[in-house]
Amino acid sequence: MPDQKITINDIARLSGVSKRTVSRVINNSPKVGAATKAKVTEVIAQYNYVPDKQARGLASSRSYLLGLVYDNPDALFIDDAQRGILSVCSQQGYELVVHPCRYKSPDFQQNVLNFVRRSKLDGVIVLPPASEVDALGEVLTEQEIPFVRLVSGTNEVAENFIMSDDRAAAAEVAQFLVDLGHRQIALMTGPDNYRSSKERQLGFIEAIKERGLKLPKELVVSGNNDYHTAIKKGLDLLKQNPRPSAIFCNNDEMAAGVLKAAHELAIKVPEALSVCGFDDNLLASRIIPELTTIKRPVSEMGKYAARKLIAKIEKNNPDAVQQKCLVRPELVVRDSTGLYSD
Amino acid sequence: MPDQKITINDIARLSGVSKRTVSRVINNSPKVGAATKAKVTEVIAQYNYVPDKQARGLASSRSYLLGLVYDNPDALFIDDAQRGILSVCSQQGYELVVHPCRYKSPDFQQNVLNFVRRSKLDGVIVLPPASEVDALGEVLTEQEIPFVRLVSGTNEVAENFIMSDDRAAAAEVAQFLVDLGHRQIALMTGPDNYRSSKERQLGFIEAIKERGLKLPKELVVSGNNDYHTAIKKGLDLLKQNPRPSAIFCNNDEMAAGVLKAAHELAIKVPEALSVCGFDDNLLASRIIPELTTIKRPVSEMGKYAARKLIAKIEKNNPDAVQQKCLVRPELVVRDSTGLYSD
DNA sequence: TTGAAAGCGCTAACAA
DNA sequence: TTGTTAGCGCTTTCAA
Repeated sequence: MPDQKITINDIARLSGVSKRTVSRVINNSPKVGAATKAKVTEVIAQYNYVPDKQARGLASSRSYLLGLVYDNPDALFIDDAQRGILSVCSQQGYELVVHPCRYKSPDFQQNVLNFVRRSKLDGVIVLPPASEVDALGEVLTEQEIPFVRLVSGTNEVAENFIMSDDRAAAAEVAQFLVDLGHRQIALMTGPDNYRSSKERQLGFIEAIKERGLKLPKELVVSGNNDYHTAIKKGLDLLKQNPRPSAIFCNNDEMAAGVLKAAHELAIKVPEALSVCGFDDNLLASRIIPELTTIKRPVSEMGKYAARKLIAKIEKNNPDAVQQKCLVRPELVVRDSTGLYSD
Repeated sequence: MPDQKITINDIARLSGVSKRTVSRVINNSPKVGAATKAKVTEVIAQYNYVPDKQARGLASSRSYLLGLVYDNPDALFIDDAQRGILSVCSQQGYELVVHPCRYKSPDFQQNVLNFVRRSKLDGVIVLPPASEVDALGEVLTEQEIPFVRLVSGTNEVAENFIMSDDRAAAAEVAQFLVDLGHRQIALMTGPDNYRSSKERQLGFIEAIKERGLKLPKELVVSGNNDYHTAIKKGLDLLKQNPRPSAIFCNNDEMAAGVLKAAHELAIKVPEALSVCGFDDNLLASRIIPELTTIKRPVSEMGKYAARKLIAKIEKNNPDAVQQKCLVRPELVVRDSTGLYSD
């Protein structure tokens, strides 16, 4: 059982140095003699001493607390990201404070600023779609609050972003469906204002056209990532004549909605219709038929974000700050897609 | 834009009182004259002053940080609980630090203790199944760390628990299935060591027997809340002759597995088989057929937990500490259950 | 490379 | 009811 009450003073006394020197050892200052350092380190270990975060924070205006800002209905995404972030945090001595919020609210930026200020957070990680609000990035930069944003894209400032190449992934879906023989391929987009929707849409459309196919207006339906809306739009789409033989949905929720619509119309999947989602949600592998979809390495992105953010905070690793972090989501083929058959 | 640097000293000076008095106002001390209090409050508001948490913490050995301890694969449950807790936290001036862990690990208690100690957390909320580890409760009590545990049960110490009457809910399922005319009703249990499994099992079996039915061994299969295992066990169960006409699963994941098994055997749900889950996961309303299940008011439980925990920490509301918090999950009838037909 | 002293912003005794 | 004086445990000037 560790003693709860030992302080830097005890360690200083016990190792026969000044408390300033102990402080240097704790903070890995290079200006400590090897012998001194060894001695102090030993005593620290022996007494299981842990520096007090509040005191450190008060003295150095740091908190060793990171904030996680999000406004995402997808609990699974958040949980994944959170776990990735935490795996890095805990080994680096940081804790994670969570903060769901409303990114569409007029006081969004102020709300996040208050959050940071309340607990003197050392920095924040922002998840999509809240991460897509550029105004927040500007405010944080202005206030010199370190931050990292997770977004869909490939060409953001390396210092502030962890990127996911959703465009390439969506292109891969297009190619996959074309290779299966589909020619009438529909797209159900996500909310217009989401970067992720735009990237996926662009990648998909581009790839379709590159392969000499067309994507007429009636095959592009605008969804909003919502299940129930997707059912309705899916029904409309599938009642068209001729109807598409494959549909790519901006997320798994909507793919589930389309599956539901197909079921209502007694259209068999994948025999008569191929459906592809995006996310690889829990849903994707539980639904019947299991969903072909795109899996983003969310937990990895969380790890990258935490590493970059900590590097920004501690300013001791410029390479990690400047390194471009771009992940490539991958296609997971399951049972909701199949060869085109007439 | 609020000024970032005003301290208690500024407020004291500006309102013409001592800093001690400002402190009293901040902490709602009763020993402040009404006029003084009004004046100070006004100045605080005017300058948008926010007391420094670290300094407060250092001086009072408090942190205004609550911890959330969990080891639960169900991200949706965690997210729900988290949102409930946060809604109370934020309005009471607390932040929430998250801590996933392994409750089966031999150093689980020590791990949680370290977590609390590292950031001087004021208290912790423990989610099931980690919350079911009594040894953790004992250690926390011993170390005088305020905590609240969320569990399935009805008769726990009110001070330390938020309870969910899973037993009654499971009994309701049994009654519901019997009322639909089912006589051969099977049960797929959860992990043996979970309180939630035990409670649900007890409630279900009791209710079945009360209605004069039997639950022979071959109709009770031991699951582990896992989807893939449930498929396998579901196949075994459904290949029996005679086979059950209804199955109650300990959670939605397993109900989804049973649905999958039924699908593989071409058994129609709900025409030839009724399936009922527990949780009301995202899954439940996305799967085809939509799942009849039990919905726990998880977010509400989170709110109760946060209120109770803060009351314990602040010791200013004994009633809230002693109040028994027992919630009753409710049956949500959807499409996976139907009248028994021969 | 090391140490002494002065705070960080707040609360907790103790007086008044 | 209010103010004065010490710290909480650490880091950061500065000097040695």
